[in-house]
Amino acid sequence: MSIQGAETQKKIVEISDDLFYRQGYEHTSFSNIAEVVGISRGNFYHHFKTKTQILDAVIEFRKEKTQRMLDDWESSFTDEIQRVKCFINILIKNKSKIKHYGCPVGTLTTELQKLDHSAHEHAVEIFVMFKNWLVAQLKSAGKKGNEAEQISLHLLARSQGVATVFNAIKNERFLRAEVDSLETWLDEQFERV
Amino acid sequence: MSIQGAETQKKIVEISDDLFYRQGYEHTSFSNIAEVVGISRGNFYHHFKTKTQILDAVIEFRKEKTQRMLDDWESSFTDEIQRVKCFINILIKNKSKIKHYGCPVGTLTTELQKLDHSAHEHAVEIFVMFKNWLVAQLKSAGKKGNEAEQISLHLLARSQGVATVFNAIKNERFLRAEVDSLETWLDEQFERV
DNA sequence: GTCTATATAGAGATAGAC
DNA sequence: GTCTATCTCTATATAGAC
Repeated sequence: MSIQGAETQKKIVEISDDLFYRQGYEHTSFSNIAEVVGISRGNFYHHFKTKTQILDAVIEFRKEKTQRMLDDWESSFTDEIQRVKCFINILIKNKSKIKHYGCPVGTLTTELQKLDHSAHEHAVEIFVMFKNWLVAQLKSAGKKGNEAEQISLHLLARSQGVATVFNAIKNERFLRAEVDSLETWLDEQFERV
Repeated sequence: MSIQGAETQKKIVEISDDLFYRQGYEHTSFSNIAEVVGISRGNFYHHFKTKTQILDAVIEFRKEKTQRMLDDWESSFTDEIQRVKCFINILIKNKSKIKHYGCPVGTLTTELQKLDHSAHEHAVEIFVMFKNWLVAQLKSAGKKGNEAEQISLHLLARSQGVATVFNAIKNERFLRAEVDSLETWLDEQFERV
């Protein structure tokens, strides 16, 4: 495969990633993607044979992006609690996207599950990546395995819930209050020892 | 409209309600609904002219069901905190449905928003019904307006988050732990006075 | 590697007989 | 009020020229 081919392929994945997020997977058509990429529908099939193949590539792309983000948080702070607060603060950082399109991780897994799509488990892996990273940080900060797991799942759920409700009601004061409350809650988990 | 006609119409709405929940709105076709109802696609259009009309009828149906549930909680308990705990415990009561299909309120609003569907705001009204009911209970239990609002949105978000994460990772211990933690948190909001 | 043309299936929606 | 037949559009996917 030539360099240009690889670039087109990458472009297809990046644009599909964005469109799947904003419009949903099923609602996004090949024509839709082809139009934005600037290629014909026919050419499209030279790069990906099925829509599921694009979806899998998008999920892999998201996993790579997630890993880079987690690595970035780790290199930015030595304090594990600060690192975990980076996770909490995605809600603020991605505020306007979440307001319009929700959380990319939660909305994709939910959609694929309703479609009974084979890629559902693949999408759940992104959830698990976040969870495992959070568990690692909490263990490193002194928490036992069980507690680290419980706190991590709690953080994931809180984050998902805030994203869903914010997406529905668009109340920014609610978002701020929940993020503050989450940070305070996290601090409390280490004060009580 | 004859009695039989009204019954068919009701049947269409109830079956669509279920299918939209389990498969998603867009993923559910007329043929799909007609097949389960046991009528032909053509007959279908005698009752509903567009898919959006069915969706609106389903949302109204869900609003009515929700109102009946809220009324039921109110008549079952005089203590407002017990009533609010009924809300928290839907997570347990609807455990297996949530495990497979997520929260019907959250997943529908999320989907409609991605489809940029005109019925999105209609669907958000169900969220608002829950919120207003929770606010009323909390005010009745002595909370000021602002705090009642904040606690209600927090409960909604927690509930949504648990549903989304449970749907993705299917961990029942997580679900139980979160429901317990939510109940404890609610009690604490009234102990601290 | 890109294109046009086309196959095939299913969607939402309509017309009109009974 | 229910049916069959049909229209139109768009979807995924393929074939083959350049």
